[in-house]
Amino acid sequence: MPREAAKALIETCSGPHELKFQPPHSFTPDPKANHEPYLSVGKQKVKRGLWSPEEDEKLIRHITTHGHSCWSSVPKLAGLQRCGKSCRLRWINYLRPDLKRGCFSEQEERTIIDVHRILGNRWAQIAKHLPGRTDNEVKNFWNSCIKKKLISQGFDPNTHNLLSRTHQSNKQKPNNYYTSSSLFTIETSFSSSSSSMDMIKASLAALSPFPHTNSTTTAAAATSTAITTHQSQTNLSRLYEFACGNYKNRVTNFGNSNLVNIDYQKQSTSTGFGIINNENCMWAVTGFEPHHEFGPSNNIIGHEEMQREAQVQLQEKNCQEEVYKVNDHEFNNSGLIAENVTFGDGSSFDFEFVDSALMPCGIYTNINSIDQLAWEC
DNA sequence: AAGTCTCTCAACCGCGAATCG
DNA sequence: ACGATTCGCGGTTGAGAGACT
Repeated sequence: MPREAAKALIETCSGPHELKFQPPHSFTPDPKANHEPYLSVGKQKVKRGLWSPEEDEKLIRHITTHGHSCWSSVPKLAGLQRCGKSCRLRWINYLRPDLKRGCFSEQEERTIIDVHRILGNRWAQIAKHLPGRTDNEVKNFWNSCIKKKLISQGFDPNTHNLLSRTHQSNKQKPNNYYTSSSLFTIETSFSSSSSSMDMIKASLAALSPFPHTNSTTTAAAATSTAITTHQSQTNLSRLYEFACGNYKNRVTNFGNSNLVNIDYQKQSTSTGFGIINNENCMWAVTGFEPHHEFGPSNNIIGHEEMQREAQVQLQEKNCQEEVYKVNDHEFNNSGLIAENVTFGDGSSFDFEFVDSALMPCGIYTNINSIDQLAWEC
C-alpha cells in the first residue's frame, strides 16, 4: 500500500538516508490505456494519467524531505513530469501517510450522512470530520454507496427528506412517511459572548439527528450549561462547533424532540431565546415534545395530525402574548419568527438556512431497518 | 468463453477564493 | 487597485475489475 510505504519512507527519512521505498503497488502500464499520457504545457510536456510507483517514490521522497511550500515548484524539484496540481492531488488523496484506507465503518457512514444533511456536498468539510479520509474518498463513497442506500430506503439523498410516493420506486418505502420538508424550523440568530457561544456549541451538540426510541432520553436538562447529549454525539459536536464558525449552517432533526436547550437566563446581557417553527409553532408551546402532547406515549404522530393540532393551538394562542416555560426557560409565542439574541461581544451565530435541513424524523443512520422508524401511529 | 454492463475510485477539469507582486 | 499566480474544492471522467448474460 502506498500509504504504508509512505509511512515507512517517512520513518526512514529523518535525514538524507538511503531510500527504502518499496513500490507501493504493482503498476503494469496498459498499452491500451493513456493513449495520450503527455500533455504539452508550454514547452514542457506534462504527464497525465495514473501514477507509477517510481513517480510516487519521487514525490514522497521530495515532500518528506523538503515539504511542499509551493506545489507548482514541486514537480521540477522532485524530478517529475507532472503539473503541481497533479502532485498535490496525488499527495493529498493517496500518498499522505496519515490516510486511512479500507472500508468505511458504520460510524463513519453515519457521520457522513449526518454531516451531509447539514452541509450538503461540501466534501472537504465533511472529510474533516473523518480523520484519515479525503474529500475525494468521501465523495466517491457517497456517490457509489450511501446515495443508493438512501434512495433504496425512500429518501432523497440531496435533501434527506422522504421521497414522495411517485419517486419511490420499490417496496422498501416506509409505511408512514411524510412528503413535507420538515416539521420544525428554527430561524433564530444569535449573537453572543464567547461563554454563550460555548453553551450554544455545546447545546447544538445535544441535537441528535438520530431517531430515539426512548422519549425520556430526549429532553435536555436545564442546567446552567443546559446540555443533554444523546448517543454518539462526538462527531456532531465537532460538526456544530464548525456550525458555530464561519459558515451558515443548518440544524436538523428537531422532529424527534431532540432539543436545543440553552440557559440564556444565566447571561446577564441576554435578551431572549427564540425558537420558532413556521408552520406548527409547537415546540414553544408544548415543551418541545409534540408526540407527548398529541400522540400516544412513545409514538410519534403523523405530520398532518401534528399540523392540525398545531393550527388549533396556534389559533387559540394567536392573539395572545404568552410566555411559556420549558425546562425552566421562558419562551413567548411572538418568537415564531426569527428572534435575535444579543450578547456582549457582537459575535454571531447564524441559523439562517436551517429550514431545508430539518428532518421530519431521524432516519437511516443508527437504525437497522426502516421499520424502526417511529412513524407508525 | 466472450461480450456487455455496472460499479468503484483515481485522476482530471474548471471555477472561485486567496495570496502575491 | 489590479492582474497574475496559486490553492482548494466540487463535479466529472474514464480505466479497470467484477458481475452478469
